[in-house]
Amino acid sequence: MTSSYEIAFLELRRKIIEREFNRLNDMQLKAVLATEGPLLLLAGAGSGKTTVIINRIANLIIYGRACDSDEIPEQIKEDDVRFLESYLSDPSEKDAERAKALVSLYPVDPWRIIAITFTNKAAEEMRERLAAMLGDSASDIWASTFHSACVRILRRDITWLEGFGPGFTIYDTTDSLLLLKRIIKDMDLDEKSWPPRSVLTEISTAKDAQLDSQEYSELMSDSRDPRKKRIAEIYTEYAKRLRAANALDFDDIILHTVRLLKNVAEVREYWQRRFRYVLVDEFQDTNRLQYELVSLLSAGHRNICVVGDDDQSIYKFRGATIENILGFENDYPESRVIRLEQNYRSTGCILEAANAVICNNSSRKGKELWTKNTRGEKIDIYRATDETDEADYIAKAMLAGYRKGQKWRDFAVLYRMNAQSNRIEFALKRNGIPYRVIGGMKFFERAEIKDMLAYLCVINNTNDDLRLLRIVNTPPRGIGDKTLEQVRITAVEEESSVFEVMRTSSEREELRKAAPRLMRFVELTEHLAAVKHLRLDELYDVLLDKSGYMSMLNEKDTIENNTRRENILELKSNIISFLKENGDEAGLAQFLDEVALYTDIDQYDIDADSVVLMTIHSAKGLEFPTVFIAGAEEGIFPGIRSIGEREELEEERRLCYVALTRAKEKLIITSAKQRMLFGRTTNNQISRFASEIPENCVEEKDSALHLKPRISGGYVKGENVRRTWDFSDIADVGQITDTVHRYSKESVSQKSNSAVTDSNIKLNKGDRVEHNAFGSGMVISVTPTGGDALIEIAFDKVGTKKLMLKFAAQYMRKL
DNA sequence: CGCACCACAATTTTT
DNA sequence: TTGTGGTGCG
Repeated sequence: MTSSYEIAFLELRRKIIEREFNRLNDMQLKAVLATEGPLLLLAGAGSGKTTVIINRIANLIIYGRACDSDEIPEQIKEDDVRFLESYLSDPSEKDAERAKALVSLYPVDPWRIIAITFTNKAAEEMRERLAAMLGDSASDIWASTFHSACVRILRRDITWLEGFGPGFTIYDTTDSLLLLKRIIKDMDLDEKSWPPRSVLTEISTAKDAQLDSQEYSELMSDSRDPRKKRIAEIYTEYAKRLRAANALDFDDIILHTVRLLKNVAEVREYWQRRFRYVLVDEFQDTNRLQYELVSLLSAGHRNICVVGDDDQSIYKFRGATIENILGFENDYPESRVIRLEQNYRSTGCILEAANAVICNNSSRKGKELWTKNTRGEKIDIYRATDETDEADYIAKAMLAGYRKGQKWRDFAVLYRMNAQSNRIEFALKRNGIPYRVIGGMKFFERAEIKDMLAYLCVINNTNDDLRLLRIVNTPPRGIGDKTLEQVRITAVEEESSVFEVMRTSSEREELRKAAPRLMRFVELTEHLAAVKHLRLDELYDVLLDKSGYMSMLNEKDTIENNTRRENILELKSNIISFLKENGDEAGLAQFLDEVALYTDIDQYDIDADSVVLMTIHSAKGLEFPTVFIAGAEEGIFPGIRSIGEREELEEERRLCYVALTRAKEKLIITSAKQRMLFGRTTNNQISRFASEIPENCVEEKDSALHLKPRISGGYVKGENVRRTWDFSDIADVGQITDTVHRYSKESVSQKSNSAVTDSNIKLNKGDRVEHNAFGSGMVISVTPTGGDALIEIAFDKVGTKKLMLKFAAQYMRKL
């Protein structure tokens, strides 16, 4: 029988802990305190789910399961209850420690918590916020991506898998494709009928179903589809070569971990005992394999918390399955479900639109966002005549906003396909609006970076045929294709590595001629491998020198070689910051791990003041005051492939939901009546998604509004400003309205006129210029184009840009 | 071996 | 329309 002071204790305990999290709303608090057992957290867009995850972890570490249990520590006496009572009514600094000690119940060691996300960026954000909240102890929490968590597990346990050692290398998608290409060629198959890309997808699907090459082959052996049989052969060879190179592709990282956990009791018990609490973010993006991993990791204590939003599942095409969310409650019948539906991000109008659109989907958990924010402005829907008009409208609207005090970084343009960005870029360029396109060439995809990393991989693991073949003749060492072909064939025949064949080339008749050159490369590699324990940046210097790569770049003084040199030095600064973070003794292998899994080094930099252009997919998780959704047309968004397919169409609609909910204050949806795409002109209807937005949320704009003569009036007239730009809920309202009011008609037209007339700068190839947005750079080409000129400038910081002289001139001066 | 030219295809993308 | 990748020539 529980005595009255015990009941009082439980109540006090809860109240004291709840007070710690008083900044959360009721649902958020509930989610933070529900620590035990499986928990499904359905967190709508902008509902503060990361905050919940962070606070939940903090609660675990500080108070353990105190709020989710009736257990009372034996040593609690009536005295203590009285103490807590007075502490609750009058908390004092000096009592805090004693109170904490009395209230907490089995606080969790940080290293017993694993929080898994999808992207490095999200993982990093989580680590930062945990560190800010918890200090040093936060560093022991495993806050990482699926892949890096698995790599950590595999580094310890992969030796249980035959053929693999802890020094394994990771193949990225390009590596995998290259390897498949070779295999397809070696099997005398035609690349056209066996596109490496789709073969890889097929293999990936097999791995998602946890089928290794043998199981897949068995399954396909009585398939009527001869194609599948052949793919099984390719898969088998692919797996064989990966194993020979001690390499894992991205899917293997997860698959092998799952297999170890399933098949090796020692491994399973170790990790299941270790992780008392498992949290998974973006659960709607997990595939079956990842779900299996998470289930296995959490099976020891069954404390699994998954956070996701079924309405934001947009990665079906890469294996994510919404069933994971929809089926969670079946797999964990004892699970609790908490919905976070209060949105802190967007205006009421935007949310109403988003809710209205998404409720046209049938397979969903059901959830409706609401907010205490003001209703805000209506959503502008603009129907352009063509894509140029659309792009102009966007640029003009940005200029109008900028003049009213918005920063460039407040704007984002979202579109369905990357191909749409060109026209918009062009319009922004013409109007001198600084912008960045997310999703272009990645730093680590540049040839010179891949080369340097390939060298490092080979130094690390000479069996890495793929990377070795990449750099064996870069810079040129007189080792031609036919020689390499011969070496490769020999290596495959002898089931040995390319390096091994090269090392013994002088004893081989068929390689006699090339042997001296091959041996020189072998010596280079061995020399480098011998010094691989140097501090990493020193090793890198030696590599640049001895490989001859630097001298190759120094031979010709071209812009291109210059950028390459800069990139190579940029990689060095990456190495140095890696050493800073992980200590000077951090090794090559560790660095390569990090690099292999960390692809977005040119990350999205929030500090730069420029407009951002990206696909809706890459906008997930981000937010902007003003969002443009371009190309809202049937055939584009929803895409032509999804029309008529119910499931596909629902995924597109979720994508639309994601796009809408990125906006905090203002949404502008544009479409074009006529659009040139892939060289064809099409006439597209306005997107059904736009029509699904309730009329009372919408203001339809027509082209007259943005035509030059009316632009100043249309956007800047006082009344219009106040009605369409309600910033009353925004923190720095003073600043914004201030600028808005000072803005006059004159300055608008003045500015737009000057763009045309003030282009009296004469630029020649080789001139150095200073641009307001891009910094300093050199003109590398000037192409006259009827009354204007297209200039190409290699900027020191931001790379090469093409600009129209007349429009760019006002933002630029000659040095 | 490097460069120039032509054919071809083209949602979305993280690790 | 644009970018890429493969082939063929100098």
